Amino acid sequence: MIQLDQLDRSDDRSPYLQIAAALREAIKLGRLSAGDRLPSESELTQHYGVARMTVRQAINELKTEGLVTSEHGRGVFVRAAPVVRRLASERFARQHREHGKAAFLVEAEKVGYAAGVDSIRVHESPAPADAAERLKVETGAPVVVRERRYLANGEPVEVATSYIPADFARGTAIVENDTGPGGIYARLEESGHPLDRFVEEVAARMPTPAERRALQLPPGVPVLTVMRTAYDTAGVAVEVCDTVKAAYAYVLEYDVPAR
Amino acid sequence: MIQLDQLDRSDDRSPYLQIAAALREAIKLGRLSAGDRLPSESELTQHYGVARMTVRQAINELKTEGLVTSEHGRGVFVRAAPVVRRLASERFARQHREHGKAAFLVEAEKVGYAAGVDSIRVHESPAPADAAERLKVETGAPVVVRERRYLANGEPVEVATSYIPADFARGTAIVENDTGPGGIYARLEESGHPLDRFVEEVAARMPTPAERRALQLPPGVPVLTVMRTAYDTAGVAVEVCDTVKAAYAYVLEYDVPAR
DNA sequence: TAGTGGTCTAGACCACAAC
DNA sequence: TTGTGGTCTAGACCACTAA
Repeated sequence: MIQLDQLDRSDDRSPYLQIAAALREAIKLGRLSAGDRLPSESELTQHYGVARMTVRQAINELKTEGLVTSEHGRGVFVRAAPVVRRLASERFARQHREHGKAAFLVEAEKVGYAAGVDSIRVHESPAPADAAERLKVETGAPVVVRERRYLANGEPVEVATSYIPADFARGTAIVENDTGPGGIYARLEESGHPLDRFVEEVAARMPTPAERRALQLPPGVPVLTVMRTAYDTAGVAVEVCDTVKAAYAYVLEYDVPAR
Repeated sequence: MIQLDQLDRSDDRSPYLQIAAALREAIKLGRLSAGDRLPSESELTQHYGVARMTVRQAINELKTEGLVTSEHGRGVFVRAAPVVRRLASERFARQHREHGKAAFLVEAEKVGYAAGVDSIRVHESPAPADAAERLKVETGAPVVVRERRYLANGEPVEVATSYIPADFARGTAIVENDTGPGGIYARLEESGHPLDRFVEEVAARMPTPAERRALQLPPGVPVLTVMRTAYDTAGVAVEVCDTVKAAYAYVLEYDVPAR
């Protein structure tokens, strides 16, 4: 077992915080590195002379910070430093669409990981309020809904739901499982909606239990949400895409003119 | 006490998850609304016929999701739905600088809250690696470091640290506590560095304990980080600003041209 | 002072993983 | 089978809040 100081009775922090700090320190100093197993709960209870619940509380702190992740029956492990993915603003450049590449694949190619998509569901249904507001249609107006999950190196990293007004989608490959080269945006441009700009609204929060499952997130790991609205050159909102990303896997990059 | 179902022995979820789900449901349905106190631990213990630790585990779930917040000696409360603040890309428009407004005040004015700044610390020191990389200077090169904390309606919502190469800052108000009208960017523009563009790198993670204190974050609440690099019209990086924002208080909005 | 949540103990049984 | 973490019990003492 790695070297850990004893509890300091004169320290005004409670034992569980001291234990958490000691383990955090060991990780930061590299005495425990990514993928390493922490000392087991019973080892820690013996070492510190405390009850098991006290040790568990300390470990829970580290889980909440996203530093470690526990695996039932195996142990508690230092979380791997994630390979972050930068999404430059150019990921939506028309040039890529013309070359038949969807945005997610453009990113994957640049950063060098195996990209995948699964759980594609396409259906027509009434627009939910948040999408309707951005599309400037009535809540409940018919929209084509496309749901899918993106994988990087086989791991789920993002779930996305697109809403396209039914008028713009009917009769195009947008209602098919496979939207063809260049994806939704290429089909919209072909059918009389050349794209002009996107507005992205970025926020972060803790995942819902359903999102935690879909993204296979350990507890205590936040998600980045991006609500993107696509406008054509006539200024009409033609698509809203609601994405939920595993925060550890993303850095979003934006260019802002100083004007 | 509000109406809550009993535990369902046939449910395959463990008791603490069932209790958490019941409380989450009560919040979602509005039987408990923002600011309301949850039933106390002892009430829940009696109602469900479980040990106190089981109830505490359920409440801990909700804290991790950011749904509730506990106050020692008072109770556990439904967290207020945050007043989100949208930061449009135009917040860095030169026009505002010319009118003497700093970016944070421009936002505040638009959304209508009382803005404030405190804990301003200004000093010159060696550039840390991440800032140096973006400023294209050697790690350890002299930079002026400005640290401050932003408040909205008296609550801390953001901590920011700016790094400006010492050559650009010396002899200007950038090294003063009060940078004057229009802030750092106005001073840079006056001293021969008209600004051209910013690059923002956005990510989310759990806060460090120090950040949790500075932003007065309850446990389980993530932060949004924005690393902004400012370039002048010559393409020179003139400032890097590292900000950590309480995630619940922000929605960042970006304009992305389709090109 | 009474009631609240924060921390802790010393056990127990269970499910899961690895040997 | 052994060791791991997951869940739970039935207590205890403490610090904080409000009446």
